[in-house]
Amino acid sequence: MTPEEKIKIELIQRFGDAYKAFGLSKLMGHIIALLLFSPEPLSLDEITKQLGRSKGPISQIVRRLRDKHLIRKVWMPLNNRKDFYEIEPEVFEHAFRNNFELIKNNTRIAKQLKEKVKVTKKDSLFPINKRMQEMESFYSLMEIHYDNFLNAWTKERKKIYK
Amino acid sequence: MTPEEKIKIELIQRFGDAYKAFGLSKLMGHIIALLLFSPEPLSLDEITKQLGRSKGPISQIVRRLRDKHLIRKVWMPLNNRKDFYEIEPEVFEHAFRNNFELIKNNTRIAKQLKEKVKVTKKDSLFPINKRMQEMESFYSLMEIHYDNFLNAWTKERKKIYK
DNA sequence: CTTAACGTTTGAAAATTTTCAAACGTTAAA
DNA sequence: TTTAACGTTTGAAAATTTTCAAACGTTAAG
Repeated sequence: MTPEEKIKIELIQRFGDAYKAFGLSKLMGHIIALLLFSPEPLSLDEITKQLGRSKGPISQIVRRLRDKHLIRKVWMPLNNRKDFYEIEPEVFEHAFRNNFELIKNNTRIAKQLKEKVKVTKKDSLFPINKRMQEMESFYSLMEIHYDNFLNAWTKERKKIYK
Repeated sequence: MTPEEKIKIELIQRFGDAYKAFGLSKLMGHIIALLLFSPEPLSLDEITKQLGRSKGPISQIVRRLRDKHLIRKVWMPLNNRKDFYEIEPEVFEHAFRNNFELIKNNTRIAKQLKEKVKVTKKDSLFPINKRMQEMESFYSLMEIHYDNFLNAWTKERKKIYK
């Protein structure tokens, strides 16, 4: 096995595990890793072959990755028939934004539950009201810092790819 | 159904879905929601009864929640035989810290892969090296902002629970 | 117009995860 | 010392998710 292949295999494995740890499909991580590694766009067939899976799952996961803006279709004038894919230039940022949506949902839960507690006007619900208050504060503050990070990253990225 | 019960049911459902969205067990979310709602600590039996599950899974998930520092055991002098549990006072922070660990792992992956690419000294691996560089910058910067958030939250929390 | 190369969809099979009931060991109460 | 109330472990069943092969519709090439 060449050093290149060794690196590729390891990248695929690590990304598979990382994606699983985040509650996503292992195969998602594998495809992302493969496309990150590959300097040129890959066709569905190529992905299928390199990962040793059949077309079904690859087709489905690729669509989900596209929905999440982690990969994108590339126009290949030479091979017109096939769909080619590459990593979205800002993969990491998009992955982060996907996670951000989950955080925002937590804020939403807290706000909604707090409101529902409020309209019941039951003193017995005071403890949970307090908790939802805390939860809302927590995730709202988190949203601010997430935004800060995205802004800081935009600047940092410009420096890297100046 | 009383308004209290309605709120409780909704809280349990929403937390179940949210936990699942984060790639965790739905039952975890249910237990967290139940304990968030309950003003007093609950015994394993009580949790079992209220969630309509058998003892097995509850016992296992409760241990995992304890490992993650999301709930804790309470000493109940009255009922010595049973184990009682309550929400960890800083649940949200601990949940965040658990997620933080995953982020740190991403930084680690980038650093390690970058190093492995470096020692091969292959020019063909330049593109992936560049990517791993970007990945490391991204997650390192993210760690800084995560720390910022935790510091800010500590202050904010003091204001709330002054 | 016909053929063949595609990607997608689909129903069943395989793998994984969740759940349960029962068995078990431990410990407080009797 | 015996009994019974616990929480944990375990093997099997149930549910869910992943995977595959085949069928399908679409479209470019011949």
